[in-house]
Order: sequence, then structure tokens, then C-alpha cells
Amino acid sequence: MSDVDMPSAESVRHGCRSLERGERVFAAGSSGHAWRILAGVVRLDRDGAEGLEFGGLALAGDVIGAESLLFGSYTFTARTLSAVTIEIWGEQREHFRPQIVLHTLTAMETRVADALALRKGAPDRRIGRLLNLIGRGVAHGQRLVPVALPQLRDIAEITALTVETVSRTISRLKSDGALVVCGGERSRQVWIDVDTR
Amino acid sequence: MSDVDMPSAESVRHGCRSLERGERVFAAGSSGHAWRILAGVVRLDRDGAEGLEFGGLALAGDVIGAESLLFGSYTFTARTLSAVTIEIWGEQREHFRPQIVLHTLTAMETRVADALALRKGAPDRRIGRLLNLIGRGVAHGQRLVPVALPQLRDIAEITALTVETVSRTISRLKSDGALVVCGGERSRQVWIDVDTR
DNA sequence: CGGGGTCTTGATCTCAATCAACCAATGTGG
DNA sequence: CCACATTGGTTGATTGAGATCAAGACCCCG
Repeated sequence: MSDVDMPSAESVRHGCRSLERGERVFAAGSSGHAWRILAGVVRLDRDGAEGLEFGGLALAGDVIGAESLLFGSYTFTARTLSAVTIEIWGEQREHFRPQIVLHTLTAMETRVADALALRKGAPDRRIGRLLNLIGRGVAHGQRLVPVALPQLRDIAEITALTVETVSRTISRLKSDGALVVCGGERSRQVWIDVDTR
Repeated sequence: MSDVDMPSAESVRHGCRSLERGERVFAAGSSGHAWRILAGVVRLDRDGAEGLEFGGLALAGDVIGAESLLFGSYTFTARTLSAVTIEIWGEQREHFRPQIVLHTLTAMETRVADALALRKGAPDRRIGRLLNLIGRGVAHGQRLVPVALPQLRDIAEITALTVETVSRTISRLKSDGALVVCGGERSRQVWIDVDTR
């Protein structure tokens, strides 16, 4: 395992691990645990014809990296889109209780639909839905939720748009007031309206 | 449960069920078993803002309808894109053995990436990838595989294109020889080259 | 300081969406 | 049996949204 993937000792406590935005959780080809996400959003990429290409989103509750337990190495590369907390998954009998497994499966099923919806429709709808997904992990009943914008490159690859289109769209959303910048003009922290479909 | 979803007595044998292309497996809101797909391709749709919208593909080995075991009703509607055989899933202890669960999870993980790839790139690549997925269930080591084309409407909704674009693209693929019609000019059976990315 | 990465903005062009017919096959009811 | 509606597929003309190409601003870091 490369040192890049070695978490600092502090970030790991009793099977838990905390990561900043933009960190890599694990890389395709390396080996390690499977994880359950406790908070935050993770982007999964698969090695395709043109390098790494977006292959899935994982939110709180989702399990990632299960391949490694089966094949001995990850087939996806995982990077965080926000601050993330994860815990080791799959080493306790508890994790395979039917109830729990069903939860995991259904969560994954809806995640597929969510991800697909990010690649359909007008750019503003796509980006809006993505930010809503990211905000969902933060929202606790409130309507207005603060979200840290991922890199435009990430947004572009996830929504199958170009960075230029993403940049223009976000600018427009800001000037329309649909995206409220908080904490300085050049801050990446914005408020979004969770109700906006 | 509506009679539409009642399988004929003949099609069900010791937990197995066979369906034609275009049949509905189950409808969102109704209740019933979870299923594992033994052969064929199933399309999943979720109730969205604009009616049913494409929300996932399931191939041989995949589990569908697990929500029903958890919530008491399906959240997705499932329709077959090809002839399909399914068996009841989730009622045996066996199904929750760690090895099996891991297989199910990893299969689902790659399915997400597959589905997402269907909505990126030029129309001919998208449609090609979809037909490859469908053919994968049929292919057994051979390169050239016969595939029954789904309805253009299905292809369009899955790839996030319009029917017109799909029609034009498929015509071009045929005239280019990338798609070889077999069994009559107006047949929906075609041969595809599984290697074509 | 220089250089690489990210974001922004502008000008141009392309290709898929859109709108509109039309055809063939199928089904329906009197 | 024919008139009619419906559904799935095809084709053409037009248009506009997003890709592409290009350049500059800004920032962080060695």
C-alpha cells in the first residue's frame, strides 16, 4: 500500500477514519478494508478507456470497497467530495444480518437512480441535484443548507458536462440568488435551497 | 396487486419465473418478492417529477426489489428489456452468507458505473455500450453476439437521448456494418461485436 | 520569482434537440 | 370488411444549447 493511502494515526480511532475534502480514500488496485460512510460524500471512479472515469457516488450509510474483501484489491478509486467520516465495514457478523443487508442494498439501489439523474436534463438542474445530494448529508430538517462546492472539475465529470459550462452555470445560479455565497466572495461555501429540485 | 402483475401459473416453477421482452416484473407501490435475475436484462424506473424515469439496469446475478422486503412495497418499477428468468431471493439463510452478500454488493457497484457510462459520450458509443451490456448476458466467449434490440424509446430513455437521435444512430450503425441485422430486414434481431467499446 | 493548477470569460462551431410529417403494422368497433 | 385510431419507427429542416478553442486572472507553493 502506498504511503499516500496511509491515514495518519490521529485520524483513525476504533475503526473510524476522518478525511478532508479532496482526499483519496483508496486507489484501484491497492488493497484494504471495506468502509461504511458515516458522513459526507465520496466519489468512485473506475479505470476506463480514457483513464479514471466517474463510476458512482456514495453517501452516508453506503458501503464502499467491498470488492477488496472479495478479490483482494479495490476496482474503484475513491475520493472525497466533502469532509468525510468512515468506519471499517464487513468484519463483524452484525454487518450481514438480513435487515442490515437489505438496508445496504436498497440504499445502493436509490444511489444508482440518484447518480443517473445527475446526467440528464439542463446543466442547472444537474448541478442543483448534485448539490442537493451533497447537502442531504448535512441537512437536518432545515431548508437552507451550507455546502462546500466541489472542484468544478469534479462537478463536470460527475454531471457529464464541461468545466466551462459548469463555471458559467454556477455563476448564473449565484447571480440569480439560487446559490448564496457565504463567507467572502471567493468562498467555496454556499447556501442551497434543499427544496429546489 | 393488479392482475397485470400476476404471472401465469405456467411461468412460475419452484420460485422461478420467465418473462418475455417488454413485460413488467413489478410496479412501484405494489408488493411482492425480491428477485435475483438468472438471465436477461431488466430496466428499473423510479417515480420522478416527470413520471417514471430511468433509474437503473439489472443483469444476470443482480438482485432487484429488495426494498419490498424492507418497506413492504417496491419503490421501483421493473420492466424487461429482453427475455428474462428470475428466481425469488431473500427467503433463504443462504442468501445472506457473507460471500454471497459481497458478490451482490460488488455486482451492484459495477452496475452503477456501467449505467453511468451509458449517459456519457457520443450517441453511437452510448448505444453500443448498452447493446454490449445486453449482449453480455448472452455472450459465452464468442465475439459476435445476437441481441434483440429494445424499443427505441427504451434505448432513448436509458441513454438520455431522443428517439429520433437513436433511430438515426442505429440506422447509421447498420449501414456501417457495426450492427448486422439477422433474420429479415425488419427484424429486431441484430449481431453486435462485443469487443466494440 | 516563475510555473502549474483552478476558475473565468469570450468567440465560434457542431451536433443533438426540436418540430413536423409520414409510413407500416396493429387493433377496434360498427 | 372497411374506416379509424394508436403505436412504433423513420426522415427532413431548423435551431439553439453546450462543446470546443483560446486567452487571461488569480492563487498557492517551491
